[in-house]
Amino acid sequence: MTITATDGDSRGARASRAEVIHRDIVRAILEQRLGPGTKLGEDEVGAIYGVSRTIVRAALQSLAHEGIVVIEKNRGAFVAHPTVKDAAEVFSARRLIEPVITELAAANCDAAGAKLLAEHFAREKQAEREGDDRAAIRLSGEFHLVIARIAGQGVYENFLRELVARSSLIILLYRRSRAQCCKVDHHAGLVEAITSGRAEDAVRQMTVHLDEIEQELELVETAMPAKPLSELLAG
Amino acid sequence: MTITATDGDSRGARASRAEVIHRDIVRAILEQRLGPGTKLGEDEVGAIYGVSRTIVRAALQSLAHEGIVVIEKNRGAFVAHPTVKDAAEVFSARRLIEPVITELAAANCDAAGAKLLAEHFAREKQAEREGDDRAAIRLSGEFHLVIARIAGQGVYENFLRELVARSSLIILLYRRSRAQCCKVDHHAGLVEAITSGRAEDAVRQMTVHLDEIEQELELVETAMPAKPLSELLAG
DNA sequence: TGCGACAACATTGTATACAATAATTGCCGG
DNA sequence: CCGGCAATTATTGTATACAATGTTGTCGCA
Repeated sequence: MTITATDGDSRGARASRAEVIHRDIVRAILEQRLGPGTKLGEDEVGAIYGVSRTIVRAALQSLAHEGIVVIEKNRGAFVAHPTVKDAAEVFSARRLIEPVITELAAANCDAAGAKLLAEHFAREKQAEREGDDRAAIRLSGEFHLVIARIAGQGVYENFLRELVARSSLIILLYRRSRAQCCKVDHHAGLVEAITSGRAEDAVRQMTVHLDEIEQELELVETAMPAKPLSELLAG
Repeated sequence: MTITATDGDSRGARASRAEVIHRDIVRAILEQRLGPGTKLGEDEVGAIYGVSRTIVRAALQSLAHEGIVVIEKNRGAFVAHPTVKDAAEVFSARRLIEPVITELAAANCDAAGAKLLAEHFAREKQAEREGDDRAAIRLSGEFHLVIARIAGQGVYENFLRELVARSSLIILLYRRSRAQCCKVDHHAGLVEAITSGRAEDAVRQMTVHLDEIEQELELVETAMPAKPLSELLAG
């Protein structure tokens, strides 16, 4: 199974069990352990967490609402399979929203924010150093969310959360090469610019960063499988 | 009861019962029949539609996910009560997204789109002419969604759907006067510009339009009730 | 009279049972 | 040997039962 249950509620803000499942599935997608088309059976997921289908359904419906999962009536929930058009829309939205977020983050960045960003970036570097590709790719996605958090704009942050998760699926489907997509060196410059409050510089770097990510993609409809099975057999 | 069940599935795209409830509640909010803080009891809503709490819960969770409803653990679901900060964020997001949507709509507007827009606008005018304030205010909100639909960008459309619904609550809470907010004459110009493909003009009008809506607001924290009760007693 | 504890009630949270639908398998005829 | 049909199986959709929690009203006491 590619969903691993995290330890859960060690810290204060007690998340409900449905939220834990939601978070774990998003995490699995960000780490590219769960790919497009993967079936998420209710009993199957419920068994992992020891909860009833009621809870699982709540989590899956929430994921579906974010476009990360698709629910087909009477057939079940599957990890979404973004189309080329979806990909274009998602990146268009990111190019629109992220510069604004970045500017606000640079303007708003206090000591706490700087610490948050620095610590996250340290984890990114560490994951890369240790060769933990899964964590590295997830953290590089979450980096953008940390910026949104610092910007202190809940609405944008929620929008971006959805966009980042979908980006992960898009990258998995449409990337040209195996090259790591969200390069850490870009992030280093962003950390520097944001914590220094150089808004204009930060915005420019973010724009470049997003452009480079998108240029790593080849947005042509692939005959890629809804189910992972056929993909394995094709080779 | 301020939620009125619509006839439901007369047309093809069979919506699930949870979706019907979701739509009706959003509609009630857009028509300002449901105000901030109103309790949405599960049994209560279920009784209206003749469905079990299971269905109602799905609808409420979906609404909560959009920030239109707040679910307090073990206490129930309430129509959201946006703060001043929420309001600022929502309108900031609209000022960012809607010009883009408008530009795309003007660029993309074919005969079908023009028809959609014209028909919607006709309904708006009719509601106003007939003095049906509720329908008028709802249609003026939905007008923006029609533009998003024409733009053909699902991602933006979904974002905007959320923003428009929340705007309705914000306007209810923070408007200066009783004046109608989304003036139809603005919409007339937008229809004209979009269907003519005058993108630049349309964008400019939309920007002005949004600014005027926001200027009708007085964004100071009111001691307005979570529950509508205290509001009645205050007078 | 005012306050606090306790009990009765109402509402939500979760699990489970049953119904409905789709997928699978096996069978039969061509 | 293949294709279509039917029975079986698995999975989801919905309702309901029970547990947990919050709320409200009442009673006793200071």
